[in-house]
Formats: sequence, C-alpha cells, structure tokens
Amino acid sequence: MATRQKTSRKAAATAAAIRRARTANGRAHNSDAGDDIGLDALIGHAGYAVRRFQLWIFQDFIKTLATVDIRPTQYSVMTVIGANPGLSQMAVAKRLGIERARLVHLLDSLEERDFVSRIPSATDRRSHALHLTARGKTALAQFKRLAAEHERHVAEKIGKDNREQLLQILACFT
Amino acid sequence: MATRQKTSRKAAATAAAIRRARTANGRAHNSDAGDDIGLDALIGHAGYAVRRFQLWIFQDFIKTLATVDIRPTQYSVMTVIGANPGLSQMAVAKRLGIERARLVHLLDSLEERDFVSRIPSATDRRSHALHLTARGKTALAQFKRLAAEHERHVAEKIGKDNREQLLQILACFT
DNA sequence: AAAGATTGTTGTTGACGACAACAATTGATG
DNA sequence: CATCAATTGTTGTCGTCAACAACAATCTTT
Repeated sequence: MATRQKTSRKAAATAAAIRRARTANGRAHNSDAGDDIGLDALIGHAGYAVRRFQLWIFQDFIKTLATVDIRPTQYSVMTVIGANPGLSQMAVAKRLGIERARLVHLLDSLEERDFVSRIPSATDRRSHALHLTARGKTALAQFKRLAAEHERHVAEKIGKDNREQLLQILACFT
Repeated sequence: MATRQKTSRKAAATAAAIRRARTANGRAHNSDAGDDIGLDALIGHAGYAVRRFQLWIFQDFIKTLATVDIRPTQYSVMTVIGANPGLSQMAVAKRLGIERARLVHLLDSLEERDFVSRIPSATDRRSHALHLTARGKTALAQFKRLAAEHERHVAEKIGKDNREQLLQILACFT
C-alpha cells in the first residue's frame, strides 16, 4: 500500500471488519465489474444523473472535436459571437452564464488562433465589440459539422426521442 | 479599462466597428437584460443545456446543504458507503465514476469529520473497508432530508413530471 | 465636477477530472 | 516456490472551471 498508511497494515482485523469484508466481496462474488452495488438514495437524484451524463457528453464532444482542438465552452463562445457579431464581453458572458473574468482567457486563446477579434467599441471605450475573423467563420462552419456529429452520438446513446425530450425539458436553462 | 488593453483605446474606430456596435446595442435597446441574444446552433445542443442545468442544480444543492457543509460528491460517497458498508475505495470510485486518486482526499476530509472510517480489510491487506461511523449515520440521515428538499426545488424548477422523465432518460448513466 | 456604476483585466482560491508515478500487496505463471 | 504482472491506496502535477475580490479606465447620473 501507500507510504503514509494511517492505520498499520498489521493491525488486528476486528470481527466486524471480517464480516463486512465478506459482505463486500461476497455480494456477487465478482467485485471487479463494479456492478451490483446499490446507489440507494442516489437513484432519484437528478443532480447525480445529470453529472454523470454531462461528464459523458463533454468527453464525447472533446473527442469528436479533438482534431480541431475546440472545447465545449470555446464552441459556445464562437457560436454566440458568430450569431451576434459586435457583442461586448459582458453581453457574451451573461448570455452564456460564464464569468467575465473567465471569458477574458477564453477570448485570449481564440484571438491568438485568429478566430475572434476584439474591436474597440465606437460608442463605449470600455468595451470591445467581438467578431469572428474570416478564418474564424470558416472554422466555425467546420466546428458545427463536427458538433452535429457529436449530437448524433448523443442521440445514439440515449435515443433520438429521449434527446429531444431532454432538450425540451431543459429549454428554460438555455 | 484594464491596464493591459491590447488595442489602444484611442485607436480609430472603423466604420464597421461603429455599425456593429449599433447592431449589438440597438437590437432591443436594452443590452442589460442579456435577453434577445440568439444562441444559434447552441439551441439544439444537449451538452449546452445539460451544462447550464447542472450548474443550477449543483448550486442549489450546495446552497440547500450549506448548513451542514456537504457538497454533492461528498454526499454521493457517503450514500454509497452507507448503502454498501465494507466497500473498498476502488469499488466506490468505480461505482461513482470518480478517480481513486480523488477519492483519497474526499475520504480524508470525511474521516477528519468523523463521518467515515477506513478499516483495514481482513482479506486484502492492500484495501480498506469503508464504513460510516455512528456519527456519520445520523449525519447522513439529515443530509438525505436536506437533499430531498433540494430535489423538491428541482421539481419546482422544471416540473414534477419533467423531473421524472429526466431521471428515466438518464437512468442508463447512474 | 463629483459620486457611483460598468467594463475588461488580473489574481487567488477551491473543487474537479486526468495522468503518471510509487510502495505494498495480491494473484498468476512458470 | 520464485518470479512477474496486476491491483490498491497514495502522492503529485497539470489543466479546466466556478467564484470572488480587487483594480484602472470609462461611462452615467446628478
């Protein structure tokens, strides 16, 4: 085991410990599968199901768009800017529910890759008008094709109808 | 503005910039609300809706259980251990889809608060048999009541029927 | 002109997922 | 039985992300 084991390995095993160890391994005589372990109250918790689902869906998105090296948040930023050129950073941050502090770094990387440009606003010298570059526009078109492919993966995973129901149920959050 | 503004504030504003700035602010003459900004392709992306929903649901969970200072992951760990006493760390990690490296810290904090105890396994001296302490059991009972209250918030937010549909759709991830 | 709000920026903190190593131990293979 | 591969808990690092708190520049209000 590890170096800083808290309880000595040689410590006497209590009868309770033995009993429980039996319970744990004996339940289906196959603890490797990780199955047959009850979740108890976790079943019926929307948060848990949603967390697991989001993990899966983000991993698939990242994998599907790995060739273009675009992550979900970057994609959402470019999509909103593409659909609403000239938005300020505040407006984009509010719309997507991300912090403006975080958006700074996101835009930095997108600007470095020449996908987005910050143009000083003519009406408010504090703010930037965000635009896609020409390169950004063609790139986004490709991203959307890959994202659509990812969306098909989702439909395969949970079912076409279920996916649409999901979108409808969660529409109030978009 | 900030100290390290990339483009000089005094830089001449192009006609295009002016036009777009007008577009951004003029769309509904109220850019504060953050409304009326199209999401374009983002609508119809399950990942985006799920991300927003998970953000909301986790924040509500944390808020609802703030008095007991329990986060969603900690709650899931205690719930699984409570329902399956004697599990090894590997088994818990696999079942919940968290890394065993991460579970180490989670258990450290839960053990410090005397909610969980690592008992050396009688059959495998590498592994620990995880158990709730007496204090952990009574605490978990309270956590479950608060979690149920949080779940009611979810039902209020998306609707009782929708919540159940959601759980059914995502059941394959739990 | 002064006071307060807004915008972009920087920095810090903490939770979290992913990986890579490692010692101790177990299991399998010869 | 001896050896080698696999497993388990642990430590560490890295990068992403949300949440805050400060700050300078600028706008708005009065």
